[in-house]
Amino acid sequence: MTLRLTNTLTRRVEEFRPLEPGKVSIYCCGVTVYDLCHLGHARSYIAWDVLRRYLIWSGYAVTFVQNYTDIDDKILNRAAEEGSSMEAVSERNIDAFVADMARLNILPADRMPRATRSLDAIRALIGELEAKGAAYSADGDVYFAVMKHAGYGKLSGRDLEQQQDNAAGRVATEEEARKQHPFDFALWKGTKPGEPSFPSPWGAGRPGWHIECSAMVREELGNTIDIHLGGADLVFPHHENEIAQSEAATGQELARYWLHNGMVNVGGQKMSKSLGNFTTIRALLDSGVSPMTLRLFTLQAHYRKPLDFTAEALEAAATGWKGLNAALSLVASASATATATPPAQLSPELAATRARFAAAMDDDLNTSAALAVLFELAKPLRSLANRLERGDTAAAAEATSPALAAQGQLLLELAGVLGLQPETFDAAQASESGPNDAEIEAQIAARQAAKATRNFAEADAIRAALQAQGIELIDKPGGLTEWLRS
RNA sequence: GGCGGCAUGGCCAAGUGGUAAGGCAGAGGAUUGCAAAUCCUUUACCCCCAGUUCGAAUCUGGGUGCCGCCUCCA
Repeated sequence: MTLRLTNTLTRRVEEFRPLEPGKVSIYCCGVTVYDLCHLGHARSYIAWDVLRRYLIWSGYAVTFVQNYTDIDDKILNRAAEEGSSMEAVSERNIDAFVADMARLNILPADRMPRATRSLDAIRALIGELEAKGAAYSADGDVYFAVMKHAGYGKLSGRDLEQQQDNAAGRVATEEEARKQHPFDFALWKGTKPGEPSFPSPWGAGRPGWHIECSAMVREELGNTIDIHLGGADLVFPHHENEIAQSEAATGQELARYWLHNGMVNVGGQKMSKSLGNFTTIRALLDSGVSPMTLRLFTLQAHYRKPLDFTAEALEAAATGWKGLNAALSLVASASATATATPPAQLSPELAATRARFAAAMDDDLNTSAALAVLFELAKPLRSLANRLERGDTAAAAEATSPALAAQGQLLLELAGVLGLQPETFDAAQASESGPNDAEIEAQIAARQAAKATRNFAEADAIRAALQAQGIELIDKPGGLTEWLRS
């Protein structure tokens, strides 16, 4: 089996064949750094992280480039609001982006170009387009002429004649007057008072959004790349325009495969900054939702489908992750202490399981089916982990079984392909608020004393009080009580 | 108005012709002072209508509902 991916360009599921055997070049549209990232971004970048990890696991050498759009109206507006500068807003949000992605265990891109550092490439590209007659300047702006480019609309399947001009009602009329065609878009915007600007042959100004990506793709990866990634909301106009610009300039295909992820919805509506219905990644993680829970939550659905964000679904993912994590943690700790060495070769059963995982992933990244394989592998390990905790001697013997060790190692490996890794509770972070360990232990001792005298009312009251502070008690056989912050 | 997509059990969600994965919740059981946690067992004819077929959630036609995009957007 080979990897098959849904290509927006052809609207079909196609076998993936890289330009160069064994190598994959990927460009992923990054964020405009005017604010913190929300769950929509998390979903998108988790999906692409999984694609990347799977390609690497499959043996490809992957070059992954993701940009930052660090000059844009929204960044300037934000800077004006807070009385700072474009650079300050951008830097702060780039730092936040890096931190958020790291928490979600998303591999950093190999290179992360920024629009403001790619101006030479941008100006060069605009110059080429102008020389070829694909662009024209008007009052300090430079526009791309969509009617001059045959094939405009091929990605989004649009016929310009049938589109409602300005259907969203967001176009500034003064800009409209300078365009030859309503769908022409700015490559270069003439400077405005009080805004940062950069010199160019067309006068001082700044680049348009679409040209940034075309220029950065070419500068970082060349004229034609294997895979171009982005959210479904970027298909039109952003990616359509990117294709038009790049292909008009080079005469070569920009990207062979275009992949788009579905939106995260809230109450049936797309989560977006402009609608204000968003939850930021850090707000969610800081509220106690674990990064792996969020990963599991997004990977349970297919990447192309819309994903409805609800508290209930997230809670289900959290419980699901708890079980998977129990198995993974057991394997991780067992590997650390090396109680059993897995056989060098996989058993036929495990090899088949591994093949089913790969088949699921090959099928347009069917992570939902791949997760089912993980849960299946985890089941006996979860069971073992629990029996070990209960002091089951038979379980201790089983734990040293090479066959089980092999199963554990396979689980760890496949979970890693999905970016899922064992998660341990961060006691240091949580103890910043609430009772400290000694206080908790004292309460537990008091409860033990109450139980010893069969004063269950008192014992339950202590348990409830701790529960209210987020401390969960787990009674073990033999009168032992463990606790954890939940 | 145009383009694209979706509709599977209480919730989330796989499954593209051969008799419904998985997760969560629920139910029963084990365990427990009672719980929690954990373990075991268990729960669906797939939006509607018509058609193709020996056989359809899966293909065709029609209908209904919902979502995304049509120059802010992952």
